[in-house]
Amino acid sequence: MIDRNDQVDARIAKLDKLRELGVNPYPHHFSVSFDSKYLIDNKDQLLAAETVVRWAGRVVRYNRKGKMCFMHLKDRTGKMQVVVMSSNVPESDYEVVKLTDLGDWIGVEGTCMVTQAGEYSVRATKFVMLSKAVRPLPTPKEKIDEQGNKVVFDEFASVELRYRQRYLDLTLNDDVREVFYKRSRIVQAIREYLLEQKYLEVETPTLQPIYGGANARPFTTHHNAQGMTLYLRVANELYLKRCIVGGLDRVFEFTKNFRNEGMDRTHSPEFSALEFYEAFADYNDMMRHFENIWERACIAANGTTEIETQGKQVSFKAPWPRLTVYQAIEKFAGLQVESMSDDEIKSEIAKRHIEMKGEWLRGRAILSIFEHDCEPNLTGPIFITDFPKESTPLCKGHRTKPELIEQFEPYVVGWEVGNAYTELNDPLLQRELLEEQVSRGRGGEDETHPMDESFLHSIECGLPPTGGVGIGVDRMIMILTNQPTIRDVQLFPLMKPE
RNA sequence: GGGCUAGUAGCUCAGUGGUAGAGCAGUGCCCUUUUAAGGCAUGGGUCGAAGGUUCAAUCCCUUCCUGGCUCACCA
Repeated sequence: MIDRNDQVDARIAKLDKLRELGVNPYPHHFSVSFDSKYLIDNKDQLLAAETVVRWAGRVVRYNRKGKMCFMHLKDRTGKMQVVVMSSNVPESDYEVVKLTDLGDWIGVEGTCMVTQAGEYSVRATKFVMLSKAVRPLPTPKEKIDEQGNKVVFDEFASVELRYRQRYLDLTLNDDVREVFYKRSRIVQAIREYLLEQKYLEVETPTLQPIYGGANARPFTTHHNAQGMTLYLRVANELYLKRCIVGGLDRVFEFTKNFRNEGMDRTHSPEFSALEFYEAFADYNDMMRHFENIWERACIAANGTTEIETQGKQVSFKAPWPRLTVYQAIEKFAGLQVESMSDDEIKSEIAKRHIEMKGEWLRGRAILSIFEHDCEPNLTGPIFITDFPKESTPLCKGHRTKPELIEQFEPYVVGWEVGNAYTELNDPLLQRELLEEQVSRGRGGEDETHPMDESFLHSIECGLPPTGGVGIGVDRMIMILTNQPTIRDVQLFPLMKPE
């Protein structure tokens, strides 16, 4: 049953009146010749030629003055005023004008004009109800003050309502809709770059019998027909590597990943990721792709590589600086960990009150010092390279330092925004490392992984030398659009039912 | 999970131990150049839910629900 109130009743009454007048309040189609951006960009020409235009949008301002009515319609590209004079439209159309409310979708036909107050408008000769809204929209209003600043009155601002009723947020808050336009352009820029680089776009399973590729707790679900437990993807890494084994030597995929963990400003249970893998490449090649992608994405969204975001001034001009983990620790913590004894490192850990879970491993201790002393200082953009081998079992050993691996993590505004390796392709070592991880539970962490025999089988069949990259797309969008929370870059963030 | 904080009209908010107010929106009338929609009039609320204290609760207390900020957890 529709949730009624006096305003809904009033609109439903208008709906009935429209039908009594023989007007279909929900017609099937309306031909639009121009959008508002075109109308505005071609103002002089349209005025001079008195071109007949057909245009449609949603009523966001309505001011009827007796036998004349001013309204603003908003379409995807902007908004513009429509002027309807009862003397210029059929009498029946003006009856429709009188039954129009904020939020209705309207189509008009007419020519362009400038009002006495100087506002460029469409003067309607036909006025068509395209969809009658029976629920009132919030009614923010705005004006430009003497300083030229936009002042908004009664803004639609409730965070909860904005997320739950994103359709209203998008309708009423232009800055919100701009975020999603930019999001689309960013994704497009990434895709274009990878396609230019001869990458193949592929799709891999979301429902997986065994999850893997990241240390994360999965969502579990059930396939009734097969009586089978399935997991929602936490990462697509293992499938993309299978693609490389199969000779699809440059692949990428945008995916939704699902991780059954806490939510906060930068974590959502459902988030977008991009991974790409390139045969015969190493992590140095992948760093170049990474910085190129960010540079292009930033330009696509902002028209420049220099932006202010998360309270910091950041340049995404490639190339980005590189710093090894050892160098970073020396720079920010003043420690030469490489030449320190285990006991010395233990004492530094204790000094910092860092708690180490599970079995003591030198590499994990060094990682902890890095996270504690360095991460917050990495305004970036910067690549941190050459991690201790305990960091991950999927990365290839460093070509000169046996205790390290060829991993890099890019940092921007102190956030880790990706992860990349020269991929481990020695199948026997891969098996050993995965078995070690499974048996050890990674030093007491919860997220032990089941052994993925099928993945190991594929590596055994021959993975060429490969570079791989994972990018957290939502965090990337947050940074490139300067949004404070991950929910501000997801159209419909998860909310508990009301 | 911890701390802090919020929920009052369609929206944004004010408010009080004696069952509630404003602006916009709505309704009615007037208005052919408005622009925060100009004039006059006017309807609208189980004050998030349930319990408790009290003569009396929207207000005080408890619990719950739904949010926000923050810490912790989490690549």
